[in-house]
Amino acid sequence: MLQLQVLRQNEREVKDRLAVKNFKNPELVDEVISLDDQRKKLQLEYDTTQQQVNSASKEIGMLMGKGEKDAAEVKKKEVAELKARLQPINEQLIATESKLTDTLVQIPNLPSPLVPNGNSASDNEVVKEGGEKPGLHAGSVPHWDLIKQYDIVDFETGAKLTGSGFPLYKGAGAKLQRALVQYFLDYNIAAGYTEYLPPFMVNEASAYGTGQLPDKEGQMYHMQLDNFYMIPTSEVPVTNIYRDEIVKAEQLPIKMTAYSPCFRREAGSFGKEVRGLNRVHQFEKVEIVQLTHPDKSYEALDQMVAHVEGLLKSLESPYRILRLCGGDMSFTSALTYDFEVYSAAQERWLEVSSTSNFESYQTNRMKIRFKDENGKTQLVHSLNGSSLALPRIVACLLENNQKENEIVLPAVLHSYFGKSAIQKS
RNA sequence: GGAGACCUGCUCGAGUGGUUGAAGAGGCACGCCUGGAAAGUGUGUAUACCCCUAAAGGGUAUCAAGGGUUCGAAUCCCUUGGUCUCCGCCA
Repeated sequence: MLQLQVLRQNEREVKDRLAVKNFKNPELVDEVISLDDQRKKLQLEYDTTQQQVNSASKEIGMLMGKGEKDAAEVKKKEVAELKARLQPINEQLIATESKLTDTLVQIPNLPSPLVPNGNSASDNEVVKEGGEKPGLHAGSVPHWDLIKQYDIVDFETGAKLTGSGFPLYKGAGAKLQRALVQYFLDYNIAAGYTEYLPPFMVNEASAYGTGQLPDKEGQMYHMQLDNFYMIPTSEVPVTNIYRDEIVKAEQLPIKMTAYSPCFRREAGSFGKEVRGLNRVHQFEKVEIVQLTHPDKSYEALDQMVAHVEGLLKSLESPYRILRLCGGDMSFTSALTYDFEVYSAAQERWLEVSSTSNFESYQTNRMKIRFKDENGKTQLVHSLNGSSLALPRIVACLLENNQKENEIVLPAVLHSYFGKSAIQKS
C-alpha cells in the first residue's frame, strides 16, 4: 500500500498519477486523508485518557504501600470512571484504523513517470525487439499437436488425475522441464542471486504482504482446513522472507532466486488463446527478487531487464520487450516490463516474463526497512521478475525449432538436457 | 496423533502482580587512553503511532500473537502459532 505520508503531502500529484492507471476512485484519496485526521484525533483523546489511568494506578500502588486504603479506594473509583470513558473511544479508534487500511489498500501503486498512458495491451510500448522469427518447414504444427506427436505432455491424463489445465509431462517433456529449471537457476546464481527453495503454500499474512490478498483471493487455491494458500508465484514466499525486518544498509541489494511450481485458478479463462501450454493451472517458474535501496531500484530494474533479455538471447528465441501502459499494469506495480517470445506456429507473441519495480508499495505492507546513512529507518524497494516461466517458453522452443523428424534444442540446453534434440519415441 | 517443558531487546540471560522499555553480560557505535593496535575505560545502542516542534521535550502501545482477570500484568487465566523432549506413526 502507499505510504500515508506521501499521499498526504502530494495529494494533487497522487491523483494525477493515479489517472494514468485509469484509477476510477480518486475520491478514496480524500477519504483516506479524512480518516487519518479522525484517527489522529481519536488517538490523542485515547492517549491522554489512558495516561490519566496509568498515573492514577501508580498512585494507588503508592497509597496501598503506605496503608492508606481509603484514599486508594477513592482513586479506584476515579479510574473506573476514566475507563468507562475510554472504552467507546477505543472502539472508535480501532474501527477508524481498520477502515483506514481497508481504504488505503484499495488505492493502487503510483505509476512511474516512464509509464505510457493507455487502456489495454494494445497501448503497451514495444521498447525492444530481438532474435529472428524462424522459417518453419511445410508440415509445421502448433505445440499442442507436437506434444502429442512426440508424446511428451499428456493433458488428458493430467485431467484424469486432477482436472483440465494440469499437464502431465512425460519422458523428454519432463526432462526438458528439469533442464530448463536447472539452467535458469544456474544463470541467476551466476549473476549473484542467492537460491532459495521456498514452501509452496503460504499463510494469510504472506499472501497479504505481496498483495495477493485481499483483492486477488479468487486467483489462489485455498487449503481451507489449514487456511494456507498454494503460491501463485514464488515471489510470495521469497519476498516475505524479510517481512517485518529491518536490514542493514550494507546488506542491500538483497538478490534472491527461487524455483517453484505456481498454482493459479485462472477463473474465467477459456478458448483458443489458452489452448495447450498457453495457460495452465500449474506450471514451473524460476523467479528473481531484489530488495534495494530506494535510490537504486530503477537501476536494479534495468539490470533485471538486461538479465532476462540475456536469458532469452541464450535460448535463441525471437523476443520483444514491452513497457506496460497504465491500464495494463498490475495494481501493485510502479513500472513493468513484459517479455514476450514469438510462437511461430501460432503466429502470436506469448508472455514469458514480467519484471516490475514495486517501489515501497509491497514493503510498506510487509514493513521491510533498513537504516539509512543518517540512522533513519526507511522502507526498501522491492522488485521481481520471472526468469522464466516455463510452459510458454517450452511452447515456443517446440514450435520454433521443429524439423521434419525432431525438435532441435538451443545449444545452451544440450548439457542440461543430455542431448541436442527431442526425437519421436 | 498423545504427554510434558518452553517462547523476554541485535544475542545470551534475570525477572512470578506495583515508577520494568525491562537488571546483568556479550555484541555493535562513538569517545578517552596509545606512536599504532590490543587491553582498559566512559557514553550510547528498539519499533510504531500521537502531541509539540527550529531543536529539545512529552505521551500511548509493544516481553511470540490475540483475548481475559485486576485500580495495576513480562509476571495470573484462556485461545492460536512456534520451539524443544519423550511416546506413537511414517517417506
